[in-house]
Amino acid sequence: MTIRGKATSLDIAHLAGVSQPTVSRALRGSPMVNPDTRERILRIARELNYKVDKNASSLRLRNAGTLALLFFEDPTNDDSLINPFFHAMLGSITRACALHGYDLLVSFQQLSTDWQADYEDSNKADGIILLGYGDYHESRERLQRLVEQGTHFVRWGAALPDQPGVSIGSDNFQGGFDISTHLLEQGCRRIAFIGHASSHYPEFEERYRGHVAAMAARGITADPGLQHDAITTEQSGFDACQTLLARGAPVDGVFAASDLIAIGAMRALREHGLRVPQDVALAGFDDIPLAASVSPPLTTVQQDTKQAGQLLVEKLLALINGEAVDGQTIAVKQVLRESSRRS
Amino acid sequence: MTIRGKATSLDIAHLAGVSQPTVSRALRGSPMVNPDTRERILRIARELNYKVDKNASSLRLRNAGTLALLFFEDPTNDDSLINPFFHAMLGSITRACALHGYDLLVSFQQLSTDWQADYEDSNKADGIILLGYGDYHESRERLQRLVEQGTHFVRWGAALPDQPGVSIGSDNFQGGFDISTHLLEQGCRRIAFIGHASSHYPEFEERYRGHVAAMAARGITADPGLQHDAITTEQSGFDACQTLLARGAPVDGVFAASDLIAIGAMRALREHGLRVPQDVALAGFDDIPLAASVSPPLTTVQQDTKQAGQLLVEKLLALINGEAVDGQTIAVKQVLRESSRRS
DNA sequence: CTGAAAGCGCTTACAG
DNA sequence: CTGAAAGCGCTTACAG
Repeated sequence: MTIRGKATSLDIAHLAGVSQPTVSRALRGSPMVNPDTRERILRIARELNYKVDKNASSLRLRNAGTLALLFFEDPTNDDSLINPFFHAMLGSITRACALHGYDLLVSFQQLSTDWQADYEDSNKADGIILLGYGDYHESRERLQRLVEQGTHFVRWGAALPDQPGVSIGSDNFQGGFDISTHLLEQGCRRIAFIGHASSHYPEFEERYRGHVAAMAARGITADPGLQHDAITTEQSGFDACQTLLARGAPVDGVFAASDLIAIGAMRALREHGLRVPQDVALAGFDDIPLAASVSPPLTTVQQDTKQAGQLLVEKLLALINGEAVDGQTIAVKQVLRESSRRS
Repeated sequence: MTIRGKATSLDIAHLAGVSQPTVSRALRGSPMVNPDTRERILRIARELNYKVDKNASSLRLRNAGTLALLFFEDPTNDDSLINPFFHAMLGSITRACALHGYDLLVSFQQLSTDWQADYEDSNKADGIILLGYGDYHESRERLQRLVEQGTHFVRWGAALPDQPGVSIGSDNFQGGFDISTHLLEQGCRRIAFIGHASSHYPEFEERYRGHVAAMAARGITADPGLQHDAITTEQSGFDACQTLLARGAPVDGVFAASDLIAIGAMRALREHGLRVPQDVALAGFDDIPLAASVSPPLTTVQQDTKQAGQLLVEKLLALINGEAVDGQTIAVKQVLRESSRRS
C-alpha cells in the first residue's frame, strides 16, 4: 500500500486477485458477485481506505451526485447580515442532501451579478437550489433564463402563478392571517405592518394580504398608512417603526414581516417609551432562535425549515430524474409568546 | 446545437473545423493556438454555452478544484443554534474560494460521528477546512487521524503548540486582555467571566487567561468563583449569569466569552433588576451583527472574519500545493459600545 | 501552430 | 459469477 497517492480499484483488484470490473461491481453492491469475493474486496478496500473516485464515477455515470445551493444576496446587504432563517435553511438543505447521498456546493452571489455563474454551477452540479432575498422582479428574468437553459432548479419563495420554474414556500398568506387574527383577539385595532408589501417582495406581500384579510374578516379596513416598507434587518425594522411612531399615528399592535424586523421594532417601541405587550402587542415571522430569547419573548409564525429543506432537495432530485414537478406551499405554525399577550 | 445534452469540446471542434485538442488548448488559454482559431473557438463555445466538464477535467488533471468545508456541531446543539459568527465565516470562506476559482462543498457533522465522512470529503475535494465548536479533546484525535491520512486540511481555532495540523485563529488572549483592561478602566473590580475556561475549549480558555492577566496587571487576583461555564448560546449565557447572580456574589462587570453569551447575560442581569452599564458593565466577543443592535449596544471584540476566511483558504491551497505552512494568529479589534460605558 | 495518441479511474453492456 | 472491451470528456506530452 502506497501512502501517497490514493488507492484505485485496480490496486484492489491486484490484491484481491480479481479483475478491476469485479471490484467495481462488488463496491457498488451488484448481486452478481460471489459473496466470498465481495467480502475479500470490501475488506481490502477498507484496509486501503479506498474511496471511489467521484470524478471518474460521475464522468462515467453522467451525473455528478452534487447539488448546488446558490444564495442570492441583496446588494444592499453587507456580508454578515444574513437572516438566521436562511441559516436554518442551509442546515436543513445540507442534511437533506446528505440523506440522499448528494454533495452540496454552496455559493453566494449578488442579485445583480451576471448569471454566467449559474451556468457554471449547472455544469458542476446536477441541479440548483436558489435561496435568498432581494427584489423579485430582478431575479425573475434570471429564473426565466435558467428555464430556457433547461437547467434543473428549484427555488425557495412564494409559489405564485406564472412563475418560471418550481417554487416552494411557506403559506405566507395564512401565516399573516393567523397572526393578525391573534392580534385582533388580543384587542388590537390599530395594527401596523412593517415590511415591504409589493410584488417586488412576494412573500412579504402575501403576509400583508393575510393581514388585510384578517382585518376585513372583522369588518376592519386596514389603514394603508400603517404599512411601512422594510427589508429583513434589525436596523431596517428599527428605522421603519421609528418613522411610523414619529408620525404620531396611534398604534396598538405591530405585525413585523420578519423576526429581525420585529426585534428592530421592539427597540424602537422601547425607545419611544411604549411597553410590549401592554401598550403595543408585537409579532414577527420566521421563528428564528433569537425570537424565544428576546424580552419579552416574541410571538411569531414558524416556518418549517426542516420540511422546506427536504422538499427543495427531493423536488429537485425528481426534476433531475425527469419527473414532472409542481411547486408546493408549506403549512406554517403560530407560536404565541409574551410579546403579544395582553389578556 | 442540441438543446438537450450538453455540448462537448468535440462538438465545438466539429463546428470550428479543428481537432478536439485544439479546442481544449484554446479554452485553457494556451499560447500555442492561432489567434484567429482561438477567437472562432471561443465564439462558438459562447454560442453553445459550453462549459468544460469538471469531472473529466479533474479526472485528467488529478485535482478537483474543490475545497470542502466541514462544519462540526456540538451534539448538544440543535440545528438552528449556529453562532452567527460562523455564518460570517462561511460567507468569507465562500468568497475566498470563489476568488481562487475553487468550489466549496459544505457539510455539517456531529462531533461524535465517525470520521469516515472526512475521508469521503477528502476524496471529493482537494482539501478540507474544519470549522465548528465542541470539546477540543474530542476533535483532537480526529485531527490526528487526518494528519496520518495525509489529508490536506486547515482548521479555525486556537493556534496552540503541539496541535495536529494547521490552525488559524484570533488572538484570543489579547482580546480578553484588552476587554478586561477596558472594564477595569471603567471602574469595574468584580468582573465575572462567563464561558468555559478549560483546555476543552481552548479559545475561551485563552480569552479567560487574557482576562486574568489584565487583572493581574492591575494587581488584582481574579476570583475563580466569578468564572462560570457556558457554551455559545444565548440560553447558556442566561443560565450561567442567572446562577452566578443567584449565588449573591457582587459583580460590577461581566466579560462574556461570546456575544451570544453576553446577550443571554444581559437578559439575566435585567431580570435581576441590574442596569447595564450603570450597575454592571458588560462585554462580549465576536462582534456579531446583533451586537450593535441590542440595547444597550454591546461592547465586544471583533474577530476579522474576512481575513480569517482568506487565510484559511490560502493556507489550505498552499498545503495542497505542497508548501510548508504554519498556523497563524489574527489580530482582533476592540469595539466599545454603550454596554460598558460608565464614565 | 496543430493533430493523433494515450490515459485519468470508473461503469456497464457483452461474452463467456 | 467473472473478464475483456469500450467509453465518459478532457489534457498533455509527442510528433510533425
